[in-house]
Amino acid sequence: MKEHPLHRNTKQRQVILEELQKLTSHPTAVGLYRIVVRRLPKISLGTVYRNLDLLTKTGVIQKLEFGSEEARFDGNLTPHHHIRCVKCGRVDDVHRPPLDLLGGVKDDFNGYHVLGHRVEFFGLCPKCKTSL
Amino acid sequence: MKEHPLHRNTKQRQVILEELQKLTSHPTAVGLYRIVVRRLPKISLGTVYRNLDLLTKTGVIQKLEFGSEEARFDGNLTPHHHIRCVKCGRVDDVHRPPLDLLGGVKDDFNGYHVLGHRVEFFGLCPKCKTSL
DNA sequence: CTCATTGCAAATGATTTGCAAGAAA
DNA sequence: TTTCTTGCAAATCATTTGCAATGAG
Repeated sequence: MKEHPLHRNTKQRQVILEELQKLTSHPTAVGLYRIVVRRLPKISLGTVYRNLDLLTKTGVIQKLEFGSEEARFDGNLTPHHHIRCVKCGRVDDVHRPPLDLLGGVKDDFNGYHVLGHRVEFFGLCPKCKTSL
Repeated sequence: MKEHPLHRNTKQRQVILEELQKLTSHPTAVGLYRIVVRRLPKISLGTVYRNLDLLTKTGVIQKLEFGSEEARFDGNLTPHHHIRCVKCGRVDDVHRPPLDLLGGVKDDFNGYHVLGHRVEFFGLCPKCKTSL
């Protein structure tokens, strides 16, 4: 757990982070809420959203966004790519070394100051590819 | 313009496609609506959304989605990457040969049947990188 | 004629926010 | 205490949808 002087260490925050880090699936805010509410029956969905947002901004977790789908969260900060099932929305880690596409061209690219890039794969997950 | 037996060639559809293909900026639905409404004062935003959706599904244009930002549309179907300004949201084409990251591994990747991948760059556009 | 399409307005749905009560430090 | 957080509910906001009227083929 991180200790930021301005952020208080609440039970809700602890449990949210703890449960997220326990998972390898990449839950949506609602999905994580459903898990956390088992330990903290009074917690609200708004609190989950607020904490996921704060944890993302402080760099403790990462937010995964795929087009217009619901955002998903990942407690693993190690650089890695993701693959998303176009049928059920499931997201998995890709077990391959992440690619560095910026070979050399770090600073000026199309007149832009390049800050980074993202690679995402999509396809049919093990379950969905059979049940067609 | 495509002619699908089930799709009618309306003035609205024509103008929407025509104006989109004229642009190299990648407008949002509202942005394109503002342009189209100059030629068709009675058109509704809903019609723009419906046509952009239909044109995307029939493969005439492509929809670009960046995280939770508004979707943007591109009349250019040639495979290419995009770079997005994290400050103003502007999106530009990347003038470099698109990458094929799936070298060999086409069919089974993490147990998934891989359908494709997306690469997106982000940074500060020419205007925003100076005005900091 | 038929039925895809439109304009309009209301509905969605994920995410955000205002506010008063509650709890870290 | 101080002020960050929470729970709750209402508000956002891009996008979607229902419906009766319109128009393409």
